[in-house]
Amino acid sequence: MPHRLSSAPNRQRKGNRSDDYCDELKLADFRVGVDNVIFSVDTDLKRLLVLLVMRQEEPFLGQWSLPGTLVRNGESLEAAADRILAEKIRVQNLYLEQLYTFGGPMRDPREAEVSYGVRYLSVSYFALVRYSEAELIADGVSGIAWYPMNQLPELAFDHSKIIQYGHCRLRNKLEYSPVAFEVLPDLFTLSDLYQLYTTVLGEHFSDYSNFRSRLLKLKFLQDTGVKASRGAGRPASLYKFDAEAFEPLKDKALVFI
Amino acid sequence: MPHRLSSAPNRQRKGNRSDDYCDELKLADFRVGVDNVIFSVDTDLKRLLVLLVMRQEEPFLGQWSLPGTLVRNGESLEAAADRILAEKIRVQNLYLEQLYTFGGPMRDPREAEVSYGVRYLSVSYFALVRYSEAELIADGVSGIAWYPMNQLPELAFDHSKIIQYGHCRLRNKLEYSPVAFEVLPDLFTLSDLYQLYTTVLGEHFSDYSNFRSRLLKLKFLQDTGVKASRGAGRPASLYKFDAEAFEPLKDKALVFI
DNA sequence: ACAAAAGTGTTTTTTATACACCCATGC
DNA sequence: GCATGGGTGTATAAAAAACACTTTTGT
Repeated sequence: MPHRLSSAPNRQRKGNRSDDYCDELKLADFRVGVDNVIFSVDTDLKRLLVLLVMRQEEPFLGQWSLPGTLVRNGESLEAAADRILAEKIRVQNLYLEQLYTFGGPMRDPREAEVSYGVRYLSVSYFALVRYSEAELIADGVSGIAWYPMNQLPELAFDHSKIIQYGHCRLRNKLEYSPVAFEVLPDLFTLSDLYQLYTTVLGEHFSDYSNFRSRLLKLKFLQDTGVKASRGAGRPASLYKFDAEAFEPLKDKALVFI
Repeated sequence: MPHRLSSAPNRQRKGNRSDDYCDELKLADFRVGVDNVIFSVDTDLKRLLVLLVMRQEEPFLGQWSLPGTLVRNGESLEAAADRILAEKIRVQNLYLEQLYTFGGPMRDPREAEVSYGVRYLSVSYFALVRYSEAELIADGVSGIAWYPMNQLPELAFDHSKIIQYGHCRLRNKLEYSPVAFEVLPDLFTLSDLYQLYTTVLGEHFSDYSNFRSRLLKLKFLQDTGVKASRGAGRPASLYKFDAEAFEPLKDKALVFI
């Protein structure tokens, strides 16, 4: 989210009270929240999914939102992201990285209640988990569900914006980094990999044959020789990702598309 | 800064006091700081520079650090980034974007003074300014200086890490986005552009002739016909960046290198 | 036998890379 | 006139894109 400006910084004035200037110079007190954009890919139905939870409290009670939490004493941002994730979902593999920090004043309606009260800041994290093994944790009352990216409901706060930003990051990650293997089984077929890519990037990025030969030429996918038969059709070879062989390529751009 | 994990989240315990558990569940109080990694490119000396300021107070008094500030009441993160930038430097053009949020507990020694006091969180911003027109604002006492990226002094806090991260982002930005034009004069020669690229990316990314023909083929650089004579040698054509013509390319990867 | 899925190969087009060379100016 | 920086072109190699075809399975 770049930004251009050519003049002076723009102060946001909030009213006409006489102590305004003083208040502006005061440091803001912050609560820091962590919001997770958790993606998974349902390759069978060819859908990219985001995990949403129903809010159990005000503000936005009863609306869908990203799973989030406020950061506790002694807890790192990433630990908070891990915690909220572990509360909602059980997974063996995941990829997690920081996304963006949203912190304009008044992005959280709780700030309005007391005019110079605490500010709420959201550090968003982006996660990718394996759909097949992900178990949602239903704690009785709470609504929790995978929503397809193209059928998102109305969301609390600025969470729609956060998801769009996360979606963007996911697509980029797939193009130049081996995230896919974090979320695929240890042994996978090249079609598994291809389907994951087409589901996220769309069908138009490359045809299977070219995708296949490009990746194999890079030499970091090892053919285990083991065959996997899935219903009709010729059985596919199971491959594994060779992290060591990938090392030298990790700074190169555009390895995947 | 990606992160992998396959087990449960890791809580950081801080001691053996009996109310530990309670404290952990308490929400942390945050001060939010903004730190700017401000780059500029000295094409004459072929150096990439970062703006550093000498700290005037504890902690790290007398050490070099990134220009930073704590966020005030009613001020957005970006406004804080703008403010601190405007306090240190006068520029007509700049590119500014958010970099990363560093927020582990104990990254700021001020947190240690009172064991369960406020936490300090740093939202870093990344800026690129035009070197030739940038005027540093010396407010008497304060030390402020451009440091070449390859001769950085020891820095306060985790600021070295933040700069490395910023450097990484700058190189990527140059490769796939038109940041360079934010920081070049409206009219520039192709050598100006090329020198900016070689200074940041190194000499090895492409030779001038190929760089030139690749960019011109993309049709978003308009030859104004005006010639610029700079000492000896054939006068160069002045070009301008055509933002409209660039539009369709803005999502494409690797337009520049 | 044949449909379905996997895997191979070939052709064409585009892009990258490494150069060699010509052009316009100041001194 | 020649050094200096600007600009053009060409030959070769590599990569991307399109698509035809073969192989191996289940039914």
